[in-house]
Amino acid sequence: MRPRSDKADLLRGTLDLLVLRTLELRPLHGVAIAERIRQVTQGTFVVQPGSLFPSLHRLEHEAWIAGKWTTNAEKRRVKSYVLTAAGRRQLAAQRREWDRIVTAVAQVLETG
Amino acid sequence: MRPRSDKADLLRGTLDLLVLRTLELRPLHGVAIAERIRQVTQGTFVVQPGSLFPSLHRLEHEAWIAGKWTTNAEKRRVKSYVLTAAGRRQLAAQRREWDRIVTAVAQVLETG
DNA sequence: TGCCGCTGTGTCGCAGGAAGATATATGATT
DNA sequence: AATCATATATCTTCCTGCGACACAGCGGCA
Repeated sequence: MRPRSDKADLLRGTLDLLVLRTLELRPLHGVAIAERIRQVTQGTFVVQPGSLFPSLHRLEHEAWIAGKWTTNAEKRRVKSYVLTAAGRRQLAAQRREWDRIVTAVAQVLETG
Repeated sequence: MRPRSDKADLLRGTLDLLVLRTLELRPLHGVAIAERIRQVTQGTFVVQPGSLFPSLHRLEHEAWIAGKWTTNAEKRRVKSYVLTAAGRRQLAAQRREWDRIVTAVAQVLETG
């Protein structure tokens, strides 16, 4: 039993979409991506390390993002990711898919 | 590679919501529930037997729905399900949760 | 110099659920 | 009876998010 909290588990399959979209705005390193998602969703989505890094590796393996070791402002070693051209196309596809799903669920929820 | 089709895989966790909502309108047996979801979503969601029956058993085990063996118009033996009072509360909760998720994803997708 | 502590990355095992394949029962049809 | 269609059920596989943990690198500080 997980301690009570208002945080929702991510839906299976939405994380990659969120990561791609976050990187569309600007390159970021792993932890910063999770941090931005947490902030933008006002804490609704908290991406755990055990979800974040496998997702990044998946996306990099598909060549939708590209990672490069750099150093951040505090001179710490970080792996910075950028969205690739293929990633941009994938993001567009996943956006469309998400819209389709939301529409379909709404049809079930609202059709009286 | 799946043959090209306009059907979307269900997101993990949304099926129970769809089933509860479908039974809110009126009692139905298993296959009829899947059929209605397919129709209402215009084929976007096609609930497979391997998803449908485990979901029904889950929901019945939680006492959110109640099943009863009956016969349909063609005198075939079918298991008809009705939404319970607890199921109604659960449906309301899952609706709220779905709204939270849709809102959060929208925040990520639209925050520039 | 050596010990912390913090941050960022990585990995392992587990849990849960959707899907496909398959099985079984039963009534209808021929 | 043999076949076909419908409805339910189950089994296995696959995927993916999560918690726990490990570990590396760097700064601070006694």
